[in-house]
Amino acid sequence: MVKAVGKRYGQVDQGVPAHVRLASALRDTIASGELLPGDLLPGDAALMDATGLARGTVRQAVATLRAEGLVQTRQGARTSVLQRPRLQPFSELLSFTAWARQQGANPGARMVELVRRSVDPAVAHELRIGDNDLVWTMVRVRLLDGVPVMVEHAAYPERIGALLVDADLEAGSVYAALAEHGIEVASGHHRISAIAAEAADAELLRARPGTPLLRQERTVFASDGTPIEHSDDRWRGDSIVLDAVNSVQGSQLARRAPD
Amino acid sequence: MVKAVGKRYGQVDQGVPAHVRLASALRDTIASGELLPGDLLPGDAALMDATGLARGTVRQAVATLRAEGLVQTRQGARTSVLQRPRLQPFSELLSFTAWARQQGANPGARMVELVRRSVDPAVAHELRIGDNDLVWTMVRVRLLDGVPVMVEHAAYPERIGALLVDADLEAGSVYAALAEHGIEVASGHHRISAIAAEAADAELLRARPGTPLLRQERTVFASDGTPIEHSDDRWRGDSIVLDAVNSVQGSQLARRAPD
DNA sequence: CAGTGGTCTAGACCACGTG
DNA sequence: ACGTGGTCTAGACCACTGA
Repeated sequence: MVKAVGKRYGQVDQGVPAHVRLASALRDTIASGELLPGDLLPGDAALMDATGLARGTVRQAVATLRAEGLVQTRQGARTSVLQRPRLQPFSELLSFTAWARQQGANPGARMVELVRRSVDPAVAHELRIGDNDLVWTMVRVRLLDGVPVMVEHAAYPERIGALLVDADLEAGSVYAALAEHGIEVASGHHRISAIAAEAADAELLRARPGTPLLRQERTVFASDGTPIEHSDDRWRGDSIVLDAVNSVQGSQLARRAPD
Repeated sequence: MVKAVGKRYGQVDQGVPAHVRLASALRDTIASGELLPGDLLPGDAALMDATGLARGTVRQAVATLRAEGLVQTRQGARTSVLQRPRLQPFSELLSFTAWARQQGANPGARMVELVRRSVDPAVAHELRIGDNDLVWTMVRVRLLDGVPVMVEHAAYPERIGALLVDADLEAGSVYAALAEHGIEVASGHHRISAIAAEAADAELLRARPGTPLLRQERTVFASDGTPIEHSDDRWRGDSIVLDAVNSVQGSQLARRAPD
């Protein structure tokens, strides 16, 4: 029974686990600038005192911040702040709509095509379906405040695509449409590279052929591990930057040679 | 004292923590193909049985795999495999030398310049030094099996650069040289974007001006949180891909608008 | 409803770092 | 030498999944 939690960290008691509340409180302390990069976080003992929580719970909260790259821990030394928090990285990385809104910009889309066709073998492999299966493929131009910034070439397994045919994909997000059918996005894999704009992409982006584009190939998985989508997004090079943090204590970014 | 560990997971007992050994054993099981994406991991209880470890320790091992994006957990449901492991992402992302070796390629470098000069204000901010301080700046062309693939523009605080002057930076890694002076790399922040090759970069890379490049701006921190290096690396677009995995349960990759 | 993972406690010993 | 974070145990209750 989690009762009154300390004066300093985490006041309200909802259904939220104590370690999540403490992590949020610490994250806020860093975000507010009260603790700057290089400063020291309170130690486990101090946090136990302040919150009344057991050490394991306190450590779980700190582990969350460490995984987010906000703090750094070393055995024997005090935990120190590495950087101010930036984004909620998950949904912003997957959903153009969520990302744009988070930027304070107005997301839009222009549908170019949405058709059912036989699947490309490479895409079939990513979606873990048969080489002779059908997929829905979609081409959309994504707009930021009305300006085209990205061309999206997406492929969906038949079962998923069928749910999208009736959705208004110029207004809303694919993921929002799928969520209405109870399909939640749980994880994504990404491959990022730089390429020159081909003629077709250039025309859709109102850029010259050969313009540098940031290419993001993406496979998105549902909660049950099933592939939902494979997409090849091509961003105008001047419209996007990817941020990554990595440390000895964990990172999701890896670099490798192209296939 | 961790004594005999179960028949199945983790045999040898060195100074390695039990949860790390169990995580490795599970990772190997996935890597070997014995467990494929979609398959179920043994439950906590089964792993406790097999290893003789307490539940907390078992859970720590599984948490490691989850943070690596290898497995997915949901309350109430069995833990399932998401993907096969790929790389050790940490050192490969920071060190060209380590990355190249890991690829089975032969890394090289051609030093263009290493000079001490006054610092650019933007770089001063990244390195957390004064606007009037001096830095060492280095330009190197990085080679993969003798072929130029990247131009590196790096800046080091005076104290760090002084350690590099006498090192052979055409043969070895900067980080290897720093490690010899007791300076260990602990974390890095990265900004990734796509740009067109400028004339100078193009010449060094033996490419045409305007060729798409993947740009990786990087700030590297030592164990004590001190910035060691700020670098602007420009890769031939056809020579590099970045891999990322993210899930609701943690990710280090975030997307944002350019400054 | 049985089994799973998620959370939490209260204690203990250890390796490491810093004064 | 002391305090720090890292590891580990043994037990408990809960929320949720899935048959």
